[in-house]
Amino acid sequence: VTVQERRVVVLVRPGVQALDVTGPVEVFDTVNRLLAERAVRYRIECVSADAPLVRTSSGMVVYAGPLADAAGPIDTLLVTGSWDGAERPGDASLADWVRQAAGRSRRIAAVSAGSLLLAEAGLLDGRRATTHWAVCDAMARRYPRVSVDPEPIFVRDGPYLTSAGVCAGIDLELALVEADHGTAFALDAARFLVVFVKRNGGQSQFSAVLDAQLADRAPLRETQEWILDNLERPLAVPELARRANLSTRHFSRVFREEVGATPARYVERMRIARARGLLEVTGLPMGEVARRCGFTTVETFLRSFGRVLGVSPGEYRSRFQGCAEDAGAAHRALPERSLV
DNA sequence: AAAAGCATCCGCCAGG
DNA sequence: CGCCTGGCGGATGCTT
Repeated sequence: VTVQERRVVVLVRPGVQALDVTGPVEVFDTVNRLLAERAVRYRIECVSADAPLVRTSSGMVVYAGPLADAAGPIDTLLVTGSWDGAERPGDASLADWVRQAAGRSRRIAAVSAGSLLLAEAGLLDGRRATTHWAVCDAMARRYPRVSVDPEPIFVRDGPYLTSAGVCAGIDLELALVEADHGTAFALDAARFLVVFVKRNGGQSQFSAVLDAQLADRAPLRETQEWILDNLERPLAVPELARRANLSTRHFSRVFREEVGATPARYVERMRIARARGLLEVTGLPMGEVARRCGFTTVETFLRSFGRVLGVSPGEYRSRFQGCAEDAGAAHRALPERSLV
């Protein structure tokens, strides 16, 4: 049997979060092991302008080859994010290298702040993309030709895939695996990885947002908590404003400033968060899940879920359910009042 | 599946 | 004056 190798080149930059590198690499490595009997393997190569040793944000060191090692055709080019690079304009010569390497890659993926380097290279002009929520605004401002969408956990536009954060990066790799080997296999790999994913903060994208989203002003925070306690109710914006004793206009304005999301968006996110929890730890029918989270119909639930997370509820459930030994992580992701 | 209907959001202006 | 607040109307995007 001839084994076909798919070459995955991972660009590592100093200051990267180690998980941005190890997460995706582990996904491909896991797939290799699960695919032992199959005809396709991933060959993973880490390269860096700072080879051979690259210091990550935590101080852990990654061993990488020089950029020159990545010559020749590439199957998947994976650009990891550096927080240092996210703060100032990208390195021009590195952007040049990325543009050139992208030219001989079948597809190009970026994890969290790695999107900014793709944007710097001009590869995302006129395309949709996402990045880590903390640098979304900066990215949109600096690269106005890129349509930055902070909502989905990952975005695919042509050969370019960008993801929102570490965990979302893993989801993104799974999407690549799905494209290569089919949905059923991707789900197998996901199930295999689930414990790993969750132990490393599988829901961190969400809880980080939650943490960041607690308002300073007491009346607003109370409204937020009330929302969490009453997710199954309609929760229209004017009603929320009335509860906070503010005019609708003023409520929306202050809420957006304090919380970082518009009221309706916030409610939607909280509903999805609860739905995720229910999908992970219960076998409730979709209609019931929808109802308990305040969605009037299953269709609204389905659309909203897909819009925010990029997967259907059913698919999400099959990925994450049955990981009972880590039910605690799922529970932690629930926006229960005790959390706040 | 498309179109009408609805909620939300935001720029704008006005009053305190 | 600068700041906070409230209401209006249109654009957008989602629901039915």
